[in-house]
Amino acid sequence: MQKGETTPLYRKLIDDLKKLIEEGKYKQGELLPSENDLCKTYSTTRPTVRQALAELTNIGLITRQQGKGSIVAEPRRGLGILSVSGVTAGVGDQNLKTVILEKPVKQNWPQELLHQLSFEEQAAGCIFFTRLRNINNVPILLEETFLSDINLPRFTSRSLENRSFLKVLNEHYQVEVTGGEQKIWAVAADKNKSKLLRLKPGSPIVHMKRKLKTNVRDLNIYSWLYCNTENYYLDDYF
Amino acid sequence: MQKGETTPLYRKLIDDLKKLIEEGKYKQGELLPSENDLCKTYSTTRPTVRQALAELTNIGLITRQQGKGSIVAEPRRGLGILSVSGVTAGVGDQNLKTVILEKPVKQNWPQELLHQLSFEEQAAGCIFFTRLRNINNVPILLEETFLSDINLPRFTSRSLENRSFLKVLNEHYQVEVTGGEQKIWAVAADKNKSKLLRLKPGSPIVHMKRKLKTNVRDLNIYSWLYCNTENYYLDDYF
DNA sequence: TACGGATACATGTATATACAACTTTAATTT
DNA sequence: AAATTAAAGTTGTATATACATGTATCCGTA
Repeated sequence: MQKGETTPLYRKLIDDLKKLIEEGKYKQGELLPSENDLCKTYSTTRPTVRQALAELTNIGLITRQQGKGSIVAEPRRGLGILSVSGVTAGVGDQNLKTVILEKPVKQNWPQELLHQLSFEEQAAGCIFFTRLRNINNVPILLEETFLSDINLPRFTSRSLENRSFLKVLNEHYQVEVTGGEQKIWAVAADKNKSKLLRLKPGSPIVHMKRKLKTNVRDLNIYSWLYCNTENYYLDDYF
Repeated sequence: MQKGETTPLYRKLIDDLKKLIEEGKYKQGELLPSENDLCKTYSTTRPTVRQALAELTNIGLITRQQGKGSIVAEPRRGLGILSVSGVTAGVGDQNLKTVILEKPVKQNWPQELLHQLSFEEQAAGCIFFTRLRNINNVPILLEETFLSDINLPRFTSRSLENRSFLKVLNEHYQVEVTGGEQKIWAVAADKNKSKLLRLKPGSPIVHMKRKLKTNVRDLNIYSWLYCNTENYYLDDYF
């Protein structure tokens, strides 16, 4: 973890406050300690404290208001994480099940990615897997995922069942999504897709090709999605 | 324009540099003047200059490298700006035309926004307008936009024809999009939409409801989109 | 009781400065 | 000529301070 011997003070402040917010010590709508309080606690000065608070503002954890203070913002889902929501009611974890149709394997890159691969990505090869998300035992979202095999030891043997793939990447490999790009169509379901998603052939489904960029060089996540949106919709934060 | 009499110096620096980059004075990959140079030019000190450069880094206009300088980043489309691209070829500006179907007017908020409005948003009232984007004179994207009427003097009388709505907001009111949320469906085109988009009734179209958050308190942009994706797709960066 | 103003406290903007760490270039040595 | 070293220039981190501006509170006065 130690990259340059020491971590800057403002970095420590960020990490501490982040942790306290995520742990619920400071809840949504509440105020963080004032800049001057933090100065005393950390034996530092306002510019340093402000550098930390500015960063927390940037990542959306707090908002700031002159004369009032630093307000904990509403919790936000991770960048570019797609979720499926019900049109009428929310979708809880209990009735959501993810099934791996094809386990992660090394294979060649597909042709129709619609994105230009870097040399390093091509050289590293491609990990591929397919998942199907079910809500109340009804298949809703078919997802084909491709990513470059860079700095991901033993990835193909990890279990993605019942775990968020992006969470695994983050916890085991410190990978974070920093941005992305997606292309969206509406298409009529073909025979294969309509069977998998239990729809009448010709039903409108959402098709997406997305590229998620990460903090790791040349590690991008490409995925092709097909979603039955008759009773649910795709939900997307950025 | 003048909200509090004076604009801060660091703000002026941001605007100046932004303009120079967008005008091509500083091109992609090139270095901006060093912090010390900027200090001399603007008769100020490094913390102030750094505040401006930090902002430019945040909005992705530059990257910074210790020991080297501020590097102009590759041009990126604005956050949350939807563009429409051809499946086979790119869509240039020349064959893209935006038509205002309904000019901006004050009206009541609609019911089915799918987002909870803040008290201030409700109180301020709603500006509404409808646009239709055409590519090669074929209507592709129908867009209904709602936003709260907060600090936007004379907005309803501004022309949005042939101009990016978000660009107008940015240039005249210093509004920047900081994040957002979108819900996506595929639906079959009803009679009205199929007529507007020149499709056979029942054709699959993409329907989105999006919320764009801005740097201005309680100013959010809500829009409902309907897109013909037979020959084009929606392109989205985050 | 209700209003108005003083006050305390919060963040916003800005100056001035110092040293650390990294990059590039130039000078020196081998 | 090549490798090493030194120097200059750049951004990164941090301290110390001052005043401006927005918010909330309390208290005295009408």
